[in-house]
Amino acid sequence: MPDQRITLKDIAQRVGVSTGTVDRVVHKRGHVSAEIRDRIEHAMKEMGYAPNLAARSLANNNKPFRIAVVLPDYRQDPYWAQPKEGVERAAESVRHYNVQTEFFSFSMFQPRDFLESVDKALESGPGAILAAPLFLEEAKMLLNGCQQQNIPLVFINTDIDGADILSYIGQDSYQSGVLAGRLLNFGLSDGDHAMLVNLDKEVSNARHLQDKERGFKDYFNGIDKKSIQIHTAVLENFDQPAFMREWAKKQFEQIPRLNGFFVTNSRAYKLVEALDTAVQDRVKIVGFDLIEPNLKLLAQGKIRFLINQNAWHQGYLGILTLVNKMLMSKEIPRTQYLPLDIIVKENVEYYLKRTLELPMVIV
Amino acid sequence: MPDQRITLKDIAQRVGVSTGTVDRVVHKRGHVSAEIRDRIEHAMKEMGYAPNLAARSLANNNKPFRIAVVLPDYRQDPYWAQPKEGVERAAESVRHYNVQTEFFSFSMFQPRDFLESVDKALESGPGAILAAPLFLEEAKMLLNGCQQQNIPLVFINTDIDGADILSYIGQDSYQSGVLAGRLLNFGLSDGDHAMLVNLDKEVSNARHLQDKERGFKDYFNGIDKKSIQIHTAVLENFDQPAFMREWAKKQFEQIPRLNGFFVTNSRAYKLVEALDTAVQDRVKIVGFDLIEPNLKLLAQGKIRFLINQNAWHQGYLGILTLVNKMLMSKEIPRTQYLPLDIIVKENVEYYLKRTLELPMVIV
DNA sequence: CAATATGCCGTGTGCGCACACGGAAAAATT
DNA sequence: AATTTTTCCGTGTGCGCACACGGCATATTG
Repeated sequence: MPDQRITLKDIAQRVGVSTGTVDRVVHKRGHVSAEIRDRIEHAMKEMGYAPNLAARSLANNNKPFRIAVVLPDYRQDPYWAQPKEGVERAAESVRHYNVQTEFFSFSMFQPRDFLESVDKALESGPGAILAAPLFLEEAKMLLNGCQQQNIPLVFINTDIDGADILSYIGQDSYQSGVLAGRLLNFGLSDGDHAMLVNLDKEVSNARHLQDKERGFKDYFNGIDKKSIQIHTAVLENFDQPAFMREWAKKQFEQIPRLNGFFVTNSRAYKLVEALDTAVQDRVKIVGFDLIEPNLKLLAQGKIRFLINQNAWHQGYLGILTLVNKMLMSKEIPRTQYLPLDIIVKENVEYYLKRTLELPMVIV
Repeated sequence: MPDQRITLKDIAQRVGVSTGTVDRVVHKRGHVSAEIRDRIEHAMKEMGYAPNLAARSLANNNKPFRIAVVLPDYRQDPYWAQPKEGVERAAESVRHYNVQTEFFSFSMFQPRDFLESVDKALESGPGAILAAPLFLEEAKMLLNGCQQQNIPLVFINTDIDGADILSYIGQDSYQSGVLAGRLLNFGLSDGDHAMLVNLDKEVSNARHLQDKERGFKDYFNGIDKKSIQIHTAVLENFDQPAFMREWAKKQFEQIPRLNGFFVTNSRAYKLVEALDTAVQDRVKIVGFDLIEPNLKLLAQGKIRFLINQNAWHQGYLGILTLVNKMLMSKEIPRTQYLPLDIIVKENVEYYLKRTLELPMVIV
């Protein structure tokens, strides 16, 4: 690998113009004659010019790049602390590019609160917005606002079909359902029953759930060796322990061979809390996400598998994506799926550490 | 987050000296009186100074940073193509910092060839070395050479106890054995037999194998529900199909209930090739690494689990580690364990894609 | 034809840092 | 006491790029 590193000056000398002219071509600012423009573009290709991003950022960093981050309040649900931390870590990584982040949190069960945060975020005049559009209808306001002000927008966690955004970062919900099916199936025997449990309020964007459910059922339809019967439950009152215990009790009465649960979000621990100790050790539970209460139960064997939704990385990648686009002029894919990590007791440790000492390195 | 971005100048003004003096303190170049040094250090802490890495790299990049990469020849074993690609990707990422890489490959079964590559690498006068020290004795020559020339050294894949290197990047072999035990156990029934298969030449550093074997057996000793009997096989002639088939045939004759295999490296596909089609579908195989022949068998269900050793990331992180240390003056931990990814048919796709569009962005 | 407008291009400065150079003051030597 | 050495510190330049500014042509207008 020879020391290439072609600079603006090299191009300028080759073509016989000044660096300023080459710069105008690079940034498409016009005011360059067609002939010279062509010659410069040709020379850039031929010599393989690539801008020195360090120099570019240096020359640019008088003007800050402010990113508004619209996420649910993490005090309501530990899940949302993860993308927040990822955002903060990424922001620290790119601090020298004068990237600033401002959080606008909202109550995850109140669409109107989301709208308010969106308004505040838009009014703050940001250079870009990173958001988790939990509510479909309200998110359209966000989309419109960004389109009008020509602000790049990145979604994490939840995508909206056909939305004109820079990128969606998250997971393939359908496939995570399939995977959950596969994992649960390991522990079940022929004739067992399994239940998909949705612990969420109805206001939330139901798209996730539908996809996961479809994937989950498709998996069990696809296997022919065993016969597992699938049930579904939607519980909005997951925050009421008494109600939950009562509900659980009834399920086992009605379905004696109910041996497996798939909790479609990060609240698997709420389900465990609703079960008797003996039952906790017997039933097989597959859930999502490495949050504290889940981790404890995973270590105790009361949760068999956790699928890591990589919420931390969603936040991290979200910021990096915007930086790469706006400061580094990189092309960004419309959809960036994160891996579906399978977490068991034996490998959990390495996933937790990973977020501490992540790489870095620009571009 | 206010626009902090403390610069050398800020510190200098605060203390009442010039930027040159502050610079001397930052780089510990001496020639500064004790009193002023203290005041500067104090001011740096108080104001939270952090060097602007873009500017630093700009000011530095007249001198290239050359990294010698000593890895086995990937044409001998597809596994080694992965770290190579990771290295190349990372090198591309940090091209603007004038980082250059040079490969010195060696035959993975010939210690003398390794030594030759080490010599060539050292003679090339590199700024740092990244190596996979497959051979314990010969690696000591590398260690000595680096120590004498004061060249930072990073190991991937294989660690050497007590070696004075900058960092080891790889996996926890013991824990990967434990994990393999857990995964294999999913598919086995009480009374089944399982076999740990080592498909490698004896010259290789045996440390990996020992740790994996210990972890694997520890797992099965730790469970009390089932009784699974463990066997061990070491096969150096894994490249001779006839021999392998013969060997396999004999095993099933002697151990009728041999239903599970743990292949301790990336050559699980070699084992599958040695089995009859009917047997291929019946036995449970756990192996390592997302290389082409394994992936095909995973899709066909002939390999149940692959543990991803993250070979690609080992190369990638290796380069980044050296850049972070030498160009960014970052602290580097002595050991950097990568996650033990559990790969099944349903999530493999996302791990393959990940290497294409990895983040970026430095520090 | 003078005056003005417009298109096209070069020049200069600064971003934050590394480092070579040189100068002033203090210390050591003759 | 005059010199030499040593210690300590400030100054200046350049890394590659972005961009404001101004200058020189040519085109347009009255």
